[in-house]
Amino acid sequence: MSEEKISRNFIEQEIDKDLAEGKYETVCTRFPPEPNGYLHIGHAKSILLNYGLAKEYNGTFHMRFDDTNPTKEKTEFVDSIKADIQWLGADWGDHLYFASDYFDQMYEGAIKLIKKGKAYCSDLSADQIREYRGTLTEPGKKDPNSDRSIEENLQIFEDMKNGKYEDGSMVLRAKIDMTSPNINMRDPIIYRVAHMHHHNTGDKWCIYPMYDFAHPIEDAIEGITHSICTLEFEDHRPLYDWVVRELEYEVPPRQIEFAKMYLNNVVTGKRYIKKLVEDGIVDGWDDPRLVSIAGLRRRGFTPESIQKFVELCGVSKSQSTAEYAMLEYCIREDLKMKRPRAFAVLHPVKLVIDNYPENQVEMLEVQNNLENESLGKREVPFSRELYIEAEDFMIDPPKKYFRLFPGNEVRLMNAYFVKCTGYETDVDGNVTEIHCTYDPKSRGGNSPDGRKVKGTIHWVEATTAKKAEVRLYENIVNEELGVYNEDGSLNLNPNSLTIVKDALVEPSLMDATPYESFQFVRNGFFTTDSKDSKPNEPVFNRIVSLKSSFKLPVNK
RNA sequence: UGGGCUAUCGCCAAGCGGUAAGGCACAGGAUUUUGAUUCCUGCAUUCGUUGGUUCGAAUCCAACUAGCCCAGCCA
Repeated sequence: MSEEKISRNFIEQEIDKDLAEGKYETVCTRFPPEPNGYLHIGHAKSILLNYGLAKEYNGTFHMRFDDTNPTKEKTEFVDSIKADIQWLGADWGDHLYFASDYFDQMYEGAIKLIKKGKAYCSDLSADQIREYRGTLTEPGKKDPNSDRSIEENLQIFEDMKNGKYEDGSMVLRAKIDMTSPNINMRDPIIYRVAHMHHHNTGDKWCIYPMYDFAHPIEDAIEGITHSICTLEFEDHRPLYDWVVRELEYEVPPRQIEFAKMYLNNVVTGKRYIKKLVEDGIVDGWDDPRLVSIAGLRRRGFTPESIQKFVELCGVSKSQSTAEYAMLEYCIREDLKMKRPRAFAVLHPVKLVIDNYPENQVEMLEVQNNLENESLGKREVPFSRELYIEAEDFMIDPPKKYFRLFPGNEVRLMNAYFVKCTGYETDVDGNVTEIHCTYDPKSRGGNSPDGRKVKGTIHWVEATTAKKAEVRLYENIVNEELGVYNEDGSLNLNPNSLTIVKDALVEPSLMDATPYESFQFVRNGFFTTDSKDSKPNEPVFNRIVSLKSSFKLPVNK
């Protein structure tokens, strides 16, 4: 898929070092989402990074659901996350895990800490805990519970487990340093009481471990070597290392952080996407205007295009915002030589070839220009009456307009040369019909006398064309407007979805495929918008590409 | 105001003491049966700022500046 890599990213450099120093013998990575929502483009980076690293080093990639907080998690999300990751091409093989499967071991770990005098039970209220924790600039105060005896702590913790405490009435805290400048080290809570049904363990537990305690254990149990996460966990690394050390794991996993990636011109971030969905602004998690994996899939992005995008963006520790144009480039790049083309006319205007025999329909061979020869050609009907794109005809054209205008000759792509002889308009002056004559000798699109023509336009045959709905998606918001206002309201781009209902497409396309509608990517590439779209979809031929590449002179 | 991290072209991003890779975007030009594609060409005398060390600094040191993250019994 990719060319040779010029340089190694900083994570690869770290791994190289670890391997060279003999710190690890193999590489094992993981993607550990909490099943509390759908995946988006940001997750794709993490998934592909972790998976790619494991593959590159001949190691192992684990899929693990970090389900340590039953209040937020749902099985529905487990299934969608698995589907999205598979679609992206990250293969976890047999390595599918749930953090909740390790609850017993985590419980044992907690007891070990208590026995080492490194953890204690506290009955401080949430408010008190916050108060005792201090602030960013002031150190915290010692928790009065921290001097409890080991025996007593053991007893209380067991009672916690056995349901003798109400939610919020007791927690287990690690005994580290209440005065640490790193707030995460100020005796972090590692177990809380929550009488709640868990999607995986049911009602077995009423105490659940916190992320900071659970995650290093999960990694260590699975033999993860490099636990790759995003930058906001950098401050948690000392705690991660503390847990691994105190629990005395033989091969301690190592946490490495990288910068999350943002995309301009779109709503990124799980909670914002969630809000759009919940507010009913979009028609679900898979709305093509979203950058959720499901949305991107519906918009026509391929796994390959997303892989390419992630690869192009690279990995670093500096906060970055990629341009949406880069994503578009990736999908164009992936589609252009792989997918069959089809003619489609967005804004149809009738073109009548006056000297073409009436009632005749011939089949023309059309080139797809693809790498794969077997997809290289298709047959398209042609007759006396066609539809062409409204913008491909001008009554009074500006200079350098190469398409159809009175007296001008153009090529109907893969068909014939036609010369415009006249046109009809309605009372408002709108063009309703264009007349032309064709050169029968130019069949296929070449004139035997060698004369050239500057413009080539696409078309569909009038009687066989199928009506299609074309959706032109804009991204939901643009950068200037901002994602949300300060009061929480949303600046919605009113043009975020334009539906063209009377678009016409060549018959083969609609016959062969179950699409509901089509959408413009850029530079003439259309993809499908269908909930059950398949990966091997045709792509439309140029339709609106001229808009973006031919700019009309200002004064004309 | 405490701690952690980051700073190289409009956007990503290499670079790790020897004199600024690459991609996206953009702008020219050539080819063209999609004004697409392809193909050339151009696009940072300069690396947040200011000093210092050095024959030599984006790379080392110091001080500043700016941005991001942290005070959930979320992850």
